[in-house]
Amino acid sequence: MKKSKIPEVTIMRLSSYSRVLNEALDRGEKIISSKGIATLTGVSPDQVRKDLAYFGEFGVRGIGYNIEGLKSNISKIIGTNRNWKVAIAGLGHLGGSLVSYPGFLRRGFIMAGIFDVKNIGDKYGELYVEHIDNFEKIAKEVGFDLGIIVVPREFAQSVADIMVKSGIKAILNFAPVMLDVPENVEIKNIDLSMFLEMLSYYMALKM
Amino acid sequence: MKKSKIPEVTIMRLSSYSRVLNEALDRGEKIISSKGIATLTGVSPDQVRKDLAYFGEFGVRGIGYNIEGLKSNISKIIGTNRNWKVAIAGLGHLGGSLVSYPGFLRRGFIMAGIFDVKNIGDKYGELYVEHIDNFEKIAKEVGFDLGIIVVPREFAQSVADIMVKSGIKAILNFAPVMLDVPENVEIKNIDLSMFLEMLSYYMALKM
DNA sequence: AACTGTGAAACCATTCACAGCA
DNA sequence: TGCTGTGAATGGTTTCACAGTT
Repeated sequence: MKKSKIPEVTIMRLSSYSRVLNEALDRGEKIISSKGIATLTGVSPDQVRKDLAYFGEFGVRGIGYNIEGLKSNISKIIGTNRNWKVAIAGLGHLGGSLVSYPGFLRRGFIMAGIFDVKNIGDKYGELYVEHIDNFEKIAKEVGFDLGIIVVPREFAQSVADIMVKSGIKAILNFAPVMLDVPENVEIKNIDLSMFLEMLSYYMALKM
Repeated sequence: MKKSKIPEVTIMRLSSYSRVLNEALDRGEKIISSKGIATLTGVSPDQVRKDLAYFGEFGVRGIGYNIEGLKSNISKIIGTNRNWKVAIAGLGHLGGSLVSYPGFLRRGFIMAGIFDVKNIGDKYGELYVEHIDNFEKIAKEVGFDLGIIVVPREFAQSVADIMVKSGIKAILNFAPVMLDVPENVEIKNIDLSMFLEMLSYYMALKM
């Protein structure tokens, strides 16, 4: 498993391979081919094999991949063989919905802290909304791995600063701003309207 | 404006350039350089110029770009110089939050229909939840441009079929499945847990 | 026969370097 | 001088083609 010559898209695809492997297991299947994975995820079989080849030889020539085995290998690679503790900041509509997003828990991401500047004490599942000013203190107790920022744009940077100061090593940012974080903190920005605008572009093309 | 030699990432970046141009306008600025756009969006100045060069010559050598003008050019390109009518299917946590996602309306995407199989008649803003079985009929009246699918995985394909049959030309799909739609329908899949897993990969690397 | 793993080729995107212009 | 626009160079990703294995 090499350092970092691996394309980011490969990691994203591994995540989706992992998802379809789970589904195949649920259907009671044992073996799957690169072609099988490919049709279920919408990529080419070559791509599937190349992606996996970055990390090792998981298949058997002439046969395919053992689903259980491949699944556990991919889990090890993308780090979902353990649980990660997630802290979320911002409990507006989107933030509130992410707290209980079933896909997160199912894949090992445990909501461990929810923060805002208002509605302190409100209950979401097992969790109570805490004031963002207590983030660092609570982080010390709980040990968050990963932060999700869903606050309005103008507060996003200061929330990021608090998260970084509290030792969080990766941030998923839904606020439409570039955040300034140290090199060693991974950050991934998601701007939902960007996706709609991409579709808009293709629609406009056809008119 | 050429046909389709343009990278998808370029379109995504145009969308974010557009966002920072609006912000600069709000701050009362008139002129911006590729370097200015670059620092605000986290790409290289060369990249900015290359992206814009796909579509025309919008700048003035030695000076930079007129913000107002560039903004309106980008709007034309990505189709946000008009409004698009959006239909959303699935009013679970995530779906419900998207109905009122401020970023959508701000950028010309108008929620025009919301559908589910339960809680019919519930009110979200100005809209009432309609049964998905009435989608085609309502689509005829309203004329949806774009569909958002936020239903559980197992129902996503049939919802997509309904949308396609009703003349929708682009779909944003949050369900973690590859949907089968005709060539001429644009589809963009977003699997939120994929983003977390990407971060998980980088965290796991460092341990 | 069916399928993986992998170099080599093809393709695509980004960065460089500089000419052209205000 | 400062900045855009762009061909050329570089770097990266995907596809091809086939050797290797069961």
